[in-house]
Amino acid sequence: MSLNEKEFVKEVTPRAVDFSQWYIDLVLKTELMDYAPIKGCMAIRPYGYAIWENMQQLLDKRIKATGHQNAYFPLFIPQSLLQKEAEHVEGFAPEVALVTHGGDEKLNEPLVVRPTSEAIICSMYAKWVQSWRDLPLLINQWCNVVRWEKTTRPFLRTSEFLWQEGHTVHATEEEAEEETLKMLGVYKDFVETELAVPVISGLKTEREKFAGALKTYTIEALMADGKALQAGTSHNLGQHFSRVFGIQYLDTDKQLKYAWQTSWGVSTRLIGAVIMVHGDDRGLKLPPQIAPVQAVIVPIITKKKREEVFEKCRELKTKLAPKTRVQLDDREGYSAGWKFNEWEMKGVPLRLEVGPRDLERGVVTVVRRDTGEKSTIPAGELPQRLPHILKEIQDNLFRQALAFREENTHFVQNYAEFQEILQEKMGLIKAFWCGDAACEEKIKDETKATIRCIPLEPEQKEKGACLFCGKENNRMVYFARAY
RNA sequence: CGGGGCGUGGCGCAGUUUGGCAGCGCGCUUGGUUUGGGACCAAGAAGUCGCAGGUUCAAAUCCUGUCGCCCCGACCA
Repeated sequence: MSLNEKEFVKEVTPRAVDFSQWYIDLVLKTELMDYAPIKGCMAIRPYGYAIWENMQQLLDKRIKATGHQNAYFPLFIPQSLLQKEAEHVEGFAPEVALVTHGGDEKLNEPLVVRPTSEAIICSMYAKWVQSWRDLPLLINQWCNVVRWEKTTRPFLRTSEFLWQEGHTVHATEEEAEEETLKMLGVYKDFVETELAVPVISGLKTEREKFAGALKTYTIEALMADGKALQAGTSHNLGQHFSRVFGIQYLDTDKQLKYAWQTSWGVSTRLIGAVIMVHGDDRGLKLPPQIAPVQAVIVPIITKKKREEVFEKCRELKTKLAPKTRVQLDDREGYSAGWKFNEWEMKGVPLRLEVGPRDLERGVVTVVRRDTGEKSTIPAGELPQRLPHILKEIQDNLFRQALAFREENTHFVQNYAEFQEILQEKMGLIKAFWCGDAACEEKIKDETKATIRCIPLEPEQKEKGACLFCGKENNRMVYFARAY
């Protein structure tokens, strides 16, 4: 970065100096969020919430297209319900918020604020599922959940967060497994297509899986600082919950059977992923698909051409609005240069400059946030060309992120090399693992790296020696330090 | 849960050592000149110095207590 570039962003710590501070500066300065007066809680400001709304819309479409319906379940869960599934209790007990009073009166039984809704939803499903004809039951809810976290970071881990959680019930184990993988596929497609974030799909180890699940599948993304982020999970719950909540159906063979279940979710954490994958020292870079503002029009006003320029800008906005989320920055009292920096920091994919010189030539100056490339386009062609340029930006962001991930993915065959990479550049590390939880645990203790997933489609088919104990096996996994 | 840091106009800070008119920069308001990469001039508004108690003629400053938030680590979407 040149000194000249440095001047543009005075308020944000450079990424290379302190990635963590860069991230915090950015989310505050771009008004994605602000700290609220409750530990670990944040207000999501309009600009941040608009990103979430765009994500919601795009994912909701996919969830509905795969046959699911939205519903809503209570925020409160009777403590005894949460405690029914043993593993589940153990997993969430340390981080539940408890309501003990209603008004002045002490409650007979404390209520937990949902950390996830398996318990409350299963208690309802037990009433709704009677017959094989009731299956599959495919429901999703968009809601907030609360987990009393000790360490919090905006979007990545907050005490309260927004998400969707799908909860489905099936007649057979095969069907539940199929659903689990189908939704993982939906997440992968959504995150890669709309957020331009490449992910690796895989299975979590026993140690890393969801409390109460039979199996947990995950999509894992690599952040620009070399740490991995779990971007979404899909769980095959088996019959763990149906047995304790009594979700049974009468099958065609007249037998009463316990149902098979799945649950899956992604959260506002994805906003954090977008920031950490695409952002740079000048600020956010938002993928056009989810950018609240896809193109901002900045008028270059001069005393003589004032009205003419404004008029042209308004006209341009009207023409672009049907196909593009476009905003006209007609604030006076801010110089054009100030606006350039402001909108770049906010990650708007395209800036359209309209000034006296552009008017004379009948063009608009177009500047891409992803490449910084500046070009002029005849004003009349812009409505047709803009969607294509946005598509190019979207694709380019994905390509860049994928290239970065590939550059930062290393295959290692011995532990020394593994440690060296973690020390020097982090990133994803592919290695063989014998499957023993003890090896996994020791690697974690010694290096802070965890097994992110056992990939669904391993590229290495042959056998290798376990990174830690050297035992021959054919299980290639991804390791990384993670958020 | 451990370690560190911070609470003073909206934001960032100075002032606390050695008690004595609550200040600076940015932002904000109004008016004017400007506007092709963070413009300038002028006039303004805005603070119970986190909270409680104590010492003192006098407390942002000293003493005691307390609350909150942030960052970094161990555990988790």
